[in-house]
Amino acid sequence: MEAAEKQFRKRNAILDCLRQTHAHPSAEMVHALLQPSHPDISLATVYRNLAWFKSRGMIQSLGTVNGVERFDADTQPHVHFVCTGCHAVLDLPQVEIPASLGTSAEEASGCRVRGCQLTFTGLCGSCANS
Amino acid sequence: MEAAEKQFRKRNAILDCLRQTHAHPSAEMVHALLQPSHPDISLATVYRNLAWFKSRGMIQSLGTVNGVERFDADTQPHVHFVCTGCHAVLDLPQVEIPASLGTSAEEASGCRVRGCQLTFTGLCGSCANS
DNA sequence: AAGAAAATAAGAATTATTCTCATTTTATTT
DNA sequence: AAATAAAATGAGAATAATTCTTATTTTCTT
Repeated sequence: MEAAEKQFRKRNAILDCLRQTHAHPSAEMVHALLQPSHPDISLATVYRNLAWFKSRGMIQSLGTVNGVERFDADTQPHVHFVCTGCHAVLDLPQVEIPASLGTSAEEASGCRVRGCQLTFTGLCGSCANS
Repeated sequence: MEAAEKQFRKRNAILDCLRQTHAHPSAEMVHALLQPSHPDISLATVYRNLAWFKSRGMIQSLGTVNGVERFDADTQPHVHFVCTGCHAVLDLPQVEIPASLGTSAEEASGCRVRGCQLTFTGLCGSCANS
């Protein structure tokens, strides 16, 4: 195996895993998702690398849902829906965040706005029916 | 002292405290704020009652900032700014959330939308200058 | 006033996350 | 390619926010 292929094998597996799911997983969920293909990646390494990617702006944190931090490989501002029943997190790509809100926020606060999160909460389809 | 005045003295003190601050405090911050006037309120009681108020929709949680849950007595949807430097949370009453976003979210998700949070992040004035 | 129900204090228990350090892997230099 | 330096990892200990347990106190109902 070439050197280039070996570089950061585990780190890349973690980022790839996050990029390939739409579940907005927690560290534990990433670890579980990787288990079949990479059973040798420890939970500490998942935590460490998620923090590493986050500090470099390569992924974003959605904050905690039910006390657990959730991550998203999509760093573009976009809208989420969090189900308060099953704690699923969905993207709502159909909902657009008006650009005016950001500038409005900056003017209103006198602060330097770097990021924005718009999250709706409620019950998802299956939780509403049970 | 009349019975009416004694009812839920501690519980009410906790809600009043949250209503009288704009700091969007954590449980520990509420406990500290209450210390001078109510040194006999334990931290467990603060946690318990914040959860009690929250479960009844009397207050809302803003989620966690720097790993600590923050609370707000204002349950109306409104916009927040979170400073990533000092972890202060500010209201941005000047920024309006378009009502269309909520309906748009409900249509897009097929879910029952119950709440909405719009949060901007960045550096507050004093953190930007240091 | 007596009994039932609810709230509380204190600290133990829980749990997500971070940290430590010895080891392994990867990169750099010779 | 060998030697050395730097970075990453595993395993489990440590941390810290939050929740839980239980005995006690306070409040409510009768």
